[in-house]
Amino acid sequence: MTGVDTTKSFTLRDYDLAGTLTSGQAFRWEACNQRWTGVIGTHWVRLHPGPGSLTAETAVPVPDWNWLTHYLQLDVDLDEVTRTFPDDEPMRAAVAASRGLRLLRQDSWECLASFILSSTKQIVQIRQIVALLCERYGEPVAVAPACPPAFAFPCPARLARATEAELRACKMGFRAPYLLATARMIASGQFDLARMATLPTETARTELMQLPGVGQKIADCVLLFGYGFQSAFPVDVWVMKALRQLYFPGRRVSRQRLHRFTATHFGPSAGYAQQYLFHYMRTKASQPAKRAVA
DNA sequence: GCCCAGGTGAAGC
DNA sequence: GCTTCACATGGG
Repeated sequence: MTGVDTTKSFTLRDYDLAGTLTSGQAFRWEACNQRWTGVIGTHWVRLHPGPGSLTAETAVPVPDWNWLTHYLQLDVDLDEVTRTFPDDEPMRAAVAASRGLRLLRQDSWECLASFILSSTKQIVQIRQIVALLCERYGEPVAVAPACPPAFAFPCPARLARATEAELRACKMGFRAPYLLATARMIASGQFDLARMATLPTETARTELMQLPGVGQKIADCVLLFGYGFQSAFPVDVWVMKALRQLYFPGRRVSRQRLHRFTATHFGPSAGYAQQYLFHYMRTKASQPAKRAVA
């Protein structure tokens, strides 16, 4: 039957795949000579970016590719998004430095669990923890010939059956009881993740913060990366640094004031703007000392 | 050794 | 209300 295949090409423009997959939204993508391998739901997939195109390869034939186009948000017009950003020097610099940076739309549970594990961890370490968790508790998925085994992200019910000691053995330290308690609340039906998508942003945030280990920052990450609430604006140490250095240099401004600033200054796609600031600060910091931009 | 990492929750003012 | 601290683990 035509249309059921293991490869497909997509045309795209203004999409920095490498930057997007490594920008601290998702933690499961592996690079191997210009190609990216990952698992989306139960689909193992390998992505080959080309000029103005993207070729995707799966292990087994798939009848449709909506799971992929949705995850990568291929239908989003990036110009339309960046046009809503405030026209100020920091945003212009951040956008110029990260052409084609995108937001993914991830599974809300994987996103929630991953970010519970993210607190005061570097992205490399989050990746290690998540990899261990998937190897030990995730269902194996079919991979292309000669590829290392791959696993789905473990479902809440599976993690709910684990012990705290078992989770700590995945190197997640003090985050283990948070992840376990949250998995149990979801597996038991006490908390309904699907319902979040139907709520106003602020209500959904308040609800998510009822989960153990979830404060405002992690709730905002899940709202933005897992549900697509475009106004959610996660403020981590890097974004805080960006706000202070780029918008309030040399001034003592309270966290609360900065939060209020983020709620009004960045427009309807504030979360998207936030990702540019985050990526800008991180990539700028990893460069050899450069003269500060006025 | 030291400081820091996509923080949170509890305890102390 | 706001500030301080403990919490595991590993990178630079």
